[in-house]
Amino acid sequence: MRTQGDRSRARTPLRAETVARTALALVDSGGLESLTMRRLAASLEVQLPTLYRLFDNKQALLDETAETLLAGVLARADLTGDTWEERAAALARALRETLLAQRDGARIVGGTYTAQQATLTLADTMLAILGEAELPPEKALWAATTLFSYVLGEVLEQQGATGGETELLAASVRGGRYPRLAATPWERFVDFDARFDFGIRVLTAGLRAECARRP
Amino acid sequence: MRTQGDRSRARTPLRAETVARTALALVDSGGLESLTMRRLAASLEVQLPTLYRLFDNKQALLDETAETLLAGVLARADLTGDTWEERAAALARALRETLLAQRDGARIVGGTYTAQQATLTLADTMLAILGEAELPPEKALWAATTLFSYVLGEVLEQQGATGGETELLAASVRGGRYPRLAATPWERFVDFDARFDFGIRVLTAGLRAECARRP
DNA sequence: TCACTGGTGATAACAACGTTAACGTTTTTT
DNA sequence: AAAAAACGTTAACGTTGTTATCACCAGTGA
Repeated sequence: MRTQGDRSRARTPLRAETVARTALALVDSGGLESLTMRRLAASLEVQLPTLYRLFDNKQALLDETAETLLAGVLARADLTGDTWEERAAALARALRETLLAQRDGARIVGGTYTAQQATLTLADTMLAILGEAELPPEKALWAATTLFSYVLGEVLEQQGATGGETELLAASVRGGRYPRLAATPWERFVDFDARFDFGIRVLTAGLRAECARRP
Repeated sequence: MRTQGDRSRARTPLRAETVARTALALVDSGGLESLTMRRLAASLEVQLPTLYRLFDNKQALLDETAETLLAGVLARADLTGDTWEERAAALARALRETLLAQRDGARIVGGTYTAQQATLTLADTMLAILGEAELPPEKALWAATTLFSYVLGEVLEQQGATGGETELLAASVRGGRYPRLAATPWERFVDFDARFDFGIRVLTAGLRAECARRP
């Protein structure tokens, strides 16, 4: 007869970050809706209630998961640009790439409102960069959230646009109404990289103009 | 003994839009997680499977709900401004106000990827406005999605920031690390209206600069 | 007049989900 | 050595999205 301890003794204690990483892998393979506490426990070879010792509920688990994801942004960013415009753009780009590299990445971080290390470090870094522009502190803060909001919204839309739906959209556009939509070249609409470059260029140009408002 | 027909005969057929509006009311009172098919059916005084005759699944219901929500944007927008900058800003503001007026509004439309009437009409209208700037068509399209992505991201963050969590964030910021975050006046951070005005001003200024790039 | 057909709604059930209570076992602390 | 804390397990509860099956009604063609 085998007691319970035989299995638990052999395993090193489960850490929250391990759980978060496994959760990310699970989302990567099956999408966010496939992330259930049961599957996560099975993937960790652990019983279900063990997860509830580490996290109060699923939302807390998702918060930690978002945090783990965002922790990779700074490592990805090359902040050696000469001007603050280049460096702000580089950080925004790193955030985008991090979100894109993880399936449903934007939904994961968009659905949580974390005040944890990685999030705050990211904001602080952007503030440091924007501080070099001569914006007053409150405007620098607004500029940072503007950039982040834009990146999140853009990636959210890109990751939501799975193949089948864009075809349906293309068909609707060709359908007669929406003349201006139909007049624009379709393949450019789904060129998300070019779109993002455009958006970042617009935002940095706008910020530069804002700097000049009150010198 | 009462038969089933006694009730069904007395009621006018259930329409999809009625369901969507009731869903919005339900979300308004209890948040998005409180929107369940059972509660929705009960709120409509209808049995559960009736909903599945109108919608293939819950996602389809959410798509229709998002569509219904977005249908109100154009009615809210005052597009009589003189310049294209004013009118684009007015449309962006109307979108924001519509999303803010509905609890979890940003999550509703952000979680769906609809190619339906209201969404496309909105995009087409923005394109018509931006067409007055002398942007080439592909840039006008990118500009429209940039504006919409920004608005969505911003409202998403605002609606995600419920009271208790901002206090937790404020405590973290005061905690020592994150010097630049701590240096900015806190009450301005949560002044979402001013933040949004700033963001729209930056975006329109950037778009104006983009117009000048190749005259 | 009648059987038929398509749309509408009801009853009941299924599998899967998040969450919790209660209980052992190991490890650390006193 | 005793007490307490930390960790993991078994079992279950109430809800959720979804479906199969059946009952009723209105309109159609013979």
